[in-house]
Amino acid sequence: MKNQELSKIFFEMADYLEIEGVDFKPYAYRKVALSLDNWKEDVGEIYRSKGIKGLQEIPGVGEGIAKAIEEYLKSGKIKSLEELKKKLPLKVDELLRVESLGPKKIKVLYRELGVKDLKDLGKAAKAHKISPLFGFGEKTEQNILQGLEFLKRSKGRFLLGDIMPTVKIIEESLRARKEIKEVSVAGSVRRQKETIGDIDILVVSENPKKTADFFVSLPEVEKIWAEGSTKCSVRLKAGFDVDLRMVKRESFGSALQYFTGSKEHNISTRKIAIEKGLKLSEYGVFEGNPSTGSGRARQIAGATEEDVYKAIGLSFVAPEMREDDGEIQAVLNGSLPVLIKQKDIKGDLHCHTVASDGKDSIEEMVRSAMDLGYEYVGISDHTKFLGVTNGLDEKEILKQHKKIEELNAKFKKQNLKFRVLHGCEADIMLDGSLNAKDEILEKLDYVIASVHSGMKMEKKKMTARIIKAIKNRNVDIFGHPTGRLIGKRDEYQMDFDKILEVAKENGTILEINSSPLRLDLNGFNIRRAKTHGLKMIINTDSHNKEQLNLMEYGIGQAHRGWAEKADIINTLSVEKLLEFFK
DNA sequence: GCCGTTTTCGGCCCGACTGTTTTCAGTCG
Repeated sequence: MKNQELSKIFFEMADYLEIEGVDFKPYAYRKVALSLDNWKEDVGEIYRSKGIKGLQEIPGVGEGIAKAIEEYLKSGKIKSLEELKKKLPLKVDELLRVESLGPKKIKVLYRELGVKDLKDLGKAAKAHKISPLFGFGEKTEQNILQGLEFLKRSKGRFLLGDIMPTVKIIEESLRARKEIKEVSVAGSVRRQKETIGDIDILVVSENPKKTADFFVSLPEVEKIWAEGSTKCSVRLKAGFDVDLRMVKRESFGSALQYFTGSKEHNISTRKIAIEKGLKLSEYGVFEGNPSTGSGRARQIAGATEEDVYKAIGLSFVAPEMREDDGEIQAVLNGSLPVLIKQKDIKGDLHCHTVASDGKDSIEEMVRSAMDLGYEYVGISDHTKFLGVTNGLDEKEILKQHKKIEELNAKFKKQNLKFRVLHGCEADIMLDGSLNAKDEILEKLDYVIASVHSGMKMEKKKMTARIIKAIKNRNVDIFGHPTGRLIGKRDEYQMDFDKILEVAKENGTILEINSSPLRLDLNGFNIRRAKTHGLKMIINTDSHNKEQLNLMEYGIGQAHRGWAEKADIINTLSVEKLLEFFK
């Protein structure tokens, strides 16, 4: 699939052209880069079957870019990019990641000091060669050094699951204040992106000074970057930055819409406003344009997000869907999905116990599941083959089975409407067989099959291996299907579309694993699976009772993947669920 | 370079802040 390669190339082109001072073309290249990144058909395939004309059907691809794609497919290179690189032999993408550096400054640094990459930049800054440059100064030099340090320390992004607990604590402390009337987290956290750069929190305060003082003195705060009556910026001890923004009540909705993003979604909504003769900014929706002499702009919406969307002729779009990836089109043609809600979830079927690598007993897991208001919980410890892992062998599974039967009998006697289901997480071996015998698997309520070894297998072999496993009639759920670990390990090499097809034929359910390290399937793949007509299940893969709470992250991805209640099977009652597995 | 319910030319989101200037360009979100 050349789509991602080409996407990267066009982003690079945009960066170089911006440094060259070219107007508007960077915008066009970025647009097509985003478009290609999300395009599901392989560009190479499109070109082979439909040629240049076919390429131009992709949004953002016109004559010029279609030719560039053709050139890349044929030669593996794009001449104009090679020329740009020759002219400016810079590591543009890495330099642009430094806070306070943009294309113009990068160009000056290269021309005057020969700075080509982060290493050169660090040397130049430490030697104080940057501050004397025209347009630069002491402060800029310091900012560059700080930016470099931040990049080194954090690589710029944090896992959603790592920052969420702290964000919630801060949100709650703000919510408890009397002078604060509204509180909401915005930004990529609100959109449930799997990694986060920094945090934006919006409030409406009747006493901004008091709120600011309170915020910067929170125990979580390590360092104060700025304190004012509209914005406070701090670095938390946990390592990431939080901006608190204080906005007027009448602008809270538009500010929330603006700060939630994504940038691309905002650009689209603002364009729609313009088409209707309106102006949308973080202050509200306005009609009348002072510059054309028709008097003062009049605010017609802004207090709530609902009003803002309504004023520009749209309806409310869930934050997780605001990626400018068809959501506005969906609003306009009335096909916006009704997203699954957390309270639709009736149980969690991926739970480990002390029997394999978990920390808590079945009883403890069950108790926590009951506390969450679930109607059932599924115990799914690892299985084992030849005693290699710490999984359960045949005898141990049967023993566990008996224990679960007893528990269910006890609940029935107590008139408790709660069911413990017995499943397992079987390993998909290198040849696609499972590490547990079919006679055992048959006895269980359900079986999750997952890959835990041989993850670097070559694409064809891996595809065949997985297909063999999901064709096993005892397999109900394909666990953490792509195997990626965010920021650490890529997805398995596999023909995922083919696997989705086979899963559809065999009624295999795909897991949405809620572990913040995995989020697998992620939003993008959830949408892909949904398009294939597949059913999914949101599980936590809990290894202790606290982890049952991770469900919210799976829900977040489900929202990003436009999943509805009907797409997710652990919204079913236990009777319907078991029927489904059968 | 792309695009069109103000269409085949003339636009391309919007506002604030920062650090550098002495009125503003560059950067950010």
